[in-house]
Amino acid sequence: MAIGIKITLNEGLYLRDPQETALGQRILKHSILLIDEIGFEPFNFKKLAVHMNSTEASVYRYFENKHMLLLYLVSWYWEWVSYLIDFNTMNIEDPERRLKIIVRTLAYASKENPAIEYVNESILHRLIISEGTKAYHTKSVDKENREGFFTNYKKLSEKIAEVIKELRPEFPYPHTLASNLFEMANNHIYFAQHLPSLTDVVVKGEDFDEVVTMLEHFAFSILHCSAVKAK
Amino acid sequence: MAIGIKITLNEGLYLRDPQETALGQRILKHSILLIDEIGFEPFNFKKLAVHMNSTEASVYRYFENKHMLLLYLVSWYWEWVSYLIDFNTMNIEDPERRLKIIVRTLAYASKENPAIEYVNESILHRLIISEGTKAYHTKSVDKENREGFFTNYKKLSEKIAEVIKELRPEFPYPHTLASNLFEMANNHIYFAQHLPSLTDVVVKGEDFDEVVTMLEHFAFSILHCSAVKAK
DNA sequence: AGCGAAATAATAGTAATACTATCACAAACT
DNA sequence: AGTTTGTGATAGTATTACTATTATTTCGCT
Repeated sequence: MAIGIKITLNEGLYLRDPQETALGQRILKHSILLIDEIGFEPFNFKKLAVHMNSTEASVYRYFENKHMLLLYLVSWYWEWVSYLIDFNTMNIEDPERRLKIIVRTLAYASKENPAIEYVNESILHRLIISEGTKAYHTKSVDKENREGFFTNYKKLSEKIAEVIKELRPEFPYPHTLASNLFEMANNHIYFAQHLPSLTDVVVKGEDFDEVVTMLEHFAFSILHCSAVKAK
Repeated sequence: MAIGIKITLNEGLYLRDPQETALGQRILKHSILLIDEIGFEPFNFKKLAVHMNSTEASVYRYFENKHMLLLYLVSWYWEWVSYLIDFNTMNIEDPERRLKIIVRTLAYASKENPAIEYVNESILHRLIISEGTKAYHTKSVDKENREGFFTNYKKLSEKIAEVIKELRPEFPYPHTLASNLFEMANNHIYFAQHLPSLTDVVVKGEDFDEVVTMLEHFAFSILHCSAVKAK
């Protein structure tokens, strides 16, 4: 059990480091709860302040605006998943087993070791599934990318891609498959819950086993048969 | 060349049918241009009215709010791609060739037959890539789904899934693969343009051939080797 | 225990946003 | 010619996205 780990994030994401102070930690905690509850568009710093019994001005001292707060939460999640993958694949040599553990971690990030009191990983996972991609689908993506705000996603993707390369060095799309496994995990949980005709997997409550099976099927079909060229 | 086709969409998407009037068509045209230019979050009906030389109140007579307008545009796109797939696969029997045509259509929807003067399909495609998923990542998704606002996506997904089923009747994930091909096409064009380390494909300008090759590789690897179970 | 610095709370204010309402006018239909 | 319908013009309101100022509390240090 990893108690007291600190997730290290790009300093440009925040004005004052929220992990350093009690108020900052309350901002993280309550923003996760409130965005999950009402959705990102209706969410604002006034509502957050009321929810956490503080003031709007105080929240603005930590984050420039709600977009930066979302980017912070998403980065936190990317880094958290990276940490979980390291932790769960430690001492495992076989890249096939490692990839299976990775896939399971992507689907079940929420159920792991809640190590940090001010972040409810289960709710954060739900939030990432619903709102995560809004963090990089903006007009400012290139500028923010230059400032390193997506480093955590890139590192996570690279970590997965390394295992794929180890498994199949000649596979031409390791990064594509890596990011797609992450996106697919989130997408198909969402589809199963809200637009079930867009998927074949069924999730009941917190049981994402069918998502894991499906991701494994996709990943290993592609990797084991990548030599088969279409036509 | 299909001149004057009319895209049929759920009536709940709009207050007044924008395809029916000159003003409505100008709303569609200018909203595509303006959202593409400034992004969806900063976009609003006041700016649209100025851009198209009309008034805010007039725009509000056509759409309840900007979310519904986005949903309309996205639905239009889904329907447009469905139409293109029908058109392009007409008289083609071989399901493998059909799937290849579908994949190419997903990546190159923009370059096809611009049949409707008030919709710039190329710009709309770019808009869908950047903003498309915001149409269903909202708290109102279940309610809107019940009202049939995502029917066009479901129909498109089902159309692709049918071809997959024909090709491999025993494949357990036809809808998953179908929606994933659509999402992947958009995602990896976006990644190639903005976050290239999350993909392996390269796009230069309007040349999405590498995306097509990648999607074919994924689709046919999975379908040709779906019997290979991991472990 | 007492002082200064820093963080937070309280309050207020501004510009922009997301609408709604009203009325006037023009075209189009009857 | 009169009525309906669509659009434009204008105005107004509540909420949002901030910024600024001052008061109060907490914290670190001697």
